[in-house]
Amino acid sequence: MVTQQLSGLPDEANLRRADSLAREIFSDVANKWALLIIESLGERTLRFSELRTEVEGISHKMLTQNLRMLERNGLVEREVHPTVPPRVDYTLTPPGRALRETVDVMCDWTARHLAHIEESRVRFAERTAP
Amino acid sequence: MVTQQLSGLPDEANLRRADSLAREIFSDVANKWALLIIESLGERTLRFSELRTEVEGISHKMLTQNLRMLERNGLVEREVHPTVPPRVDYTLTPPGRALRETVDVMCDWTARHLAHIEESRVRFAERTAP
DNA sequence: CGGTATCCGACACGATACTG
DNA sequence: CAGTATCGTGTCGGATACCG
Repeated sequence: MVTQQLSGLPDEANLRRADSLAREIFSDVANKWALLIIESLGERTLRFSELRTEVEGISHKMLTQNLRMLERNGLVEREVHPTVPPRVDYTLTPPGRALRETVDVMCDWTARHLAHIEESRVRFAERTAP
Repeated sequence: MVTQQLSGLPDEANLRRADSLAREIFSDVANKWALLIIESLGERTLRFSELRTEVEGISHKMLTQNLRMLERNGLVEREVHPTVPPRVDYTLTPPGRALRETVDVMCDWTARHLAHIEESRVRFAERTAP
């Protein structure tokens, strides 16, 4: 992964640190649930329970876990309303929205190549288990 | 996930099928190793062993597993040279290269927001465990 | 060299139950 | 309603060994 050094002299230790950080972030972000959450949120503000139904198939636990991770990385903002019953809103931050655009591109890619991929799978199956 | 129906009347069963397929593909593709492999391949043709060292940290097993998956979905082409010792070349197909461009965008995103994220993490840590 | 198979530990994930 | 904790299991993923 290419991480440009922007500040001062590109000290080698700094480069290595930035790279391992990049890898870490990439691992956080490049996972199914995180991307689906980001995509579901979009420009909207959703509560926990809304996200729960929006991102279908996700469990209570995975949702909280991923939301924490996204909050930690500054991609979503978590707003707690001290009401009863409690209400917690989630919104993408600017960096989160920027990431979302790349996820959108990935979704477009999926839609555009759906047919080709399905076909490839059939040919692969024929090729391997005739 | 939005999957447009392109052929004929958008029969509801077809829509559901396309959507579940899209989810499946998305799950295949939205994972750390797959994306790192695609990114490493780029425009080049690499042998198995070259990929092994290029995608650092990946195990023999994960590499074969993911390469099979990518081949099955028609994203990489696998070319076996019947020599001894054997030699197997991997190259991105056109759809694979298209996907790679979106991965590039994601890498750019990572590089661009590195500092902001690192900072977010510190603030998160202070906020939660003071 | 590249691929497959086997074993085994780690942990991802779901289900459940309990708090504020 | 949102979050945390606990427990059980299935899957992931590494290490190793063996074939073509």
